[in-house]
Amino acid sequence: MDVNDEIRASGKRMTRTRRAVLSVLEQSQYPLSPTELYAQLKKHKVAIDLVTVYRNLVTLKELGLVTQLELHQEGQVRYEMREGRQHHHHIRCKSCGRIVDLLLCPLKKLTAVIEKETRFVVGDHSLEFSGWCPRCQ
Amino acid sequence: MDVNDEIRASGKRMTRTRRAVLSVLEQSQYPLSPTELYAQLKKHKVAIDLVTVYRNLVTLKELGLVTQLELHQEGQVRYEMREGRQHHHHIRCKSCGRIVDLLLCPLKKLTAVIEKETRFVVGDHSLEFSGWCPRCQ
DNA sequence: TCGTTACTGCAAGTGGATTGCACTTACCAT
DNA sequence: ATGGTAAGTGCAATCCACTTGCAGTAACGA
Ligand SMILES: [Mn+2]
Ligand SMILES: [Mn+2]
Ligand SMILES: [Zn+2]
Ligand SMILES: [Zn+2]
Repeated sequence: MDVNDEIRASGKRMTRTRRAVLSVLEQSQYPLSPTELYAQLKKHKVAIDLVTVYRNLVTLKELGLVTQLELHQEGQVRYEMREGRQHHHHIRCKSCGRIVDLLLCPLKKLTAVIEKETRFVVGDHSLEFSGWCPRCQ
Repeated sequence: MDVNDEIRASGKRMTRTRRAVLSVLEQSQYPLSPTELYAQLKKHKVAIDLVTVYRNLVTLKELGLVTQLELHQEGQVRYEMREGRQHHHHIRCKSCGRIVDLLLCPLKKLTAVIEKETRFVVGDHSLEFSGWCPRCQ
């Protein structure tokens, strides 16, 4: 079941703008903020409103097709396609803002410890590193 | 050197409002958002502007007297006193919003691995768990 | 006590994100 | 293929956390 089918199967529709949003996300090498995505769409001459970008991102997130990252140092949110890639985290350069995947999650084992210690039922976690990338050192 | 001295030593002044902000933070069992802190101050009949709360928090953070948490799921920031307590992380209840300390950091060992893999120089990290607390399960 | 300058309050401004509503369009049933 | 319905869109307004400008206030060292 590809992205198109996923959308249709949920009762959503595949529209001109939704296709364009997905296309930009699929081609991006790094997670995009709504504003960046909007700028990309303008560059590709796609007539779309920023609100529509936001609403599509919400929908795609609800469908589990994109992941929302909260790189809160930035005061904005970013999205990346979920397809294929597994759960992972990111590191962000404090100087140039570059964001790189960390293909690991060291926290799976920790959940049991936390649940025992706090009596919470652990759901999600967010983890983000920041530092200086090779170019900016 | 206590909090008062730290402030004075840096050329800052110990004002009525700053004392009040510190007092509320010191008595809180959990990290406070600027708005919550402001509400607490009102309850204690402290005449203060929300802007002054914000500015004091910035100052106290710069002095290293408070730690700013970025529990980004909330869309707001929280502060807690730093005094004594060491680096740690938090878990937040998705239902009632309660925030609890996790007295551990599993990431120190990981820094070397990440630096080797990404060639970044790692600075900070932020880590936050969410789930359901005992009462909300 | 006085003068410097950190600090405060009030008002306005920013920027990311959300909401209301009328209009449009995808797409399923006929 | 067509038409009806409900999802989706654009535009404007709004929200909300947070910041900035500035004139007036007050901390505190000389
Ligand atoms: Mn990624
Ligand atoms: Mn804490
Ligand atoms: Zn993880
Ligand atoms: Zn840590």
